[in-house]
Amino acid sequence: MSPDMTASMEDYLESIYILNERKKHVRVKDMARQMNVKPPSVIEALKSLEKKKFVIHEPYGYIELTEEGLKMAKRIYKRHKNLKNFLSCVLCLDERTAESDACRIEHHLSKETLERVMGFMAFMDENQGKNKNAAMFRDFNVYFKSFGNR
Amino acid sequence: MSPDMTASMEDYLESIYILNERKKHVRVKDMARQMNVKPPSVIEALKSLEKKKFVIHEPYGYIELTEEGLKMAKRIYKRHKNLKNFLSCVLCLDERTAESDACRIEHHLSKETLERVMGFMAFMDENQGKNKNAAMFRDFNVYFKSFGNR
DNA sequence: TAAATATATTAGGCTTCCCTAATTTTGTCA
DNA sequence: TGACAAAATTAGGGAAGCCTAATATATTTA
Repeated sequence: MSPDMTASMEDYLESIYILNERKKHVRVKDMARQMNVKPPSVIEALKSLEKKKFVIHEPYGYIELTEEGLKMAKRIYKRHKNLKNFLSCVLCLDERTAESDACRIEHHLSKETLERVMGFMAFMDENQGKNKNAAMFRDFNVYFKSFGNR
Repeated sequence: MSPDMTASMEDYLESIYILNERKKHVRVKDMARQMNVKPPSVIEALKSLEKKKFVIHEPYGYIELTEEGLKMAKRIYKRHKNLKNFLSCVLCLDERTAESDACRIEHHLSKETLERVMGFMAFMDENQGKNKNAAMFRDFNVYFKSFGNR
């Protein structure tokens, strides 16, 4: 994504974005809970994100995304969503598994592959209404179910 | 996989296995080249793998897998291969991209998802001969190509 | 408003995984 | 076989990410 954004920093950034959707203000405590880390780890991450100009955070205050940070976070979030949908759609995974797996691999896919995933989802959308490919997915589903889905 | 196998250690183990297929003897130098790291990193990894009883390596000697190590390496390798095939098959990725992406995400997928990937590949194998689903994949391919494949 | 509680921050430490530079061992060949 | 080259190893260090314990600030409440 950005040259010097690590997987971990992407996660922290995404977490701010997601929390912002739900609550008016984002706090260290919230991020810590969501990311499953302790507050000092959040502080450390925030410092790094501030240095990169993605986040504004005055000591003891709320956490905000800069314009750049928001743009980046949206891209990361979209990527995440697409990946999750792809997994749950193609592999018939339940929501929870698709979610957590998407979370772990989203940072590690090439631009190329991500484009294909997006393309695949677009393809699915375009063709779902027309009921094309329905037979194939029915077959997949039956097959998956047969060896222990859910 | 194994509780205390990191992604990195899995890669080192896999690399020994792959090199063993090609050459009679595996050396530090070979691993370093293949893994794109410097020799001291290999040495360090080998020590860790020895402690886990996956590798036997007497100083300045060749590198060998234990029985356990071989079992583990085979599992890792199979997982890798399946993932690679899945990516290249479903997303119509070229070999190189499928290979390197598989490499990066193989450590991060849940048991559940890996089972599905394996299942998907089995499904494909079973149905390829019967020429089921052919229309769907043709469609995918056309679609992918249309927005800039290769 | 003062004490108690909650939250945030700092300090310092640990592990993993990589590195460079220096040293040791092994292998080669004149 | 002795010198040189190649390979392996050790020593030591750095970045990333996490942690706990201690401290500072903010918020709540009696």
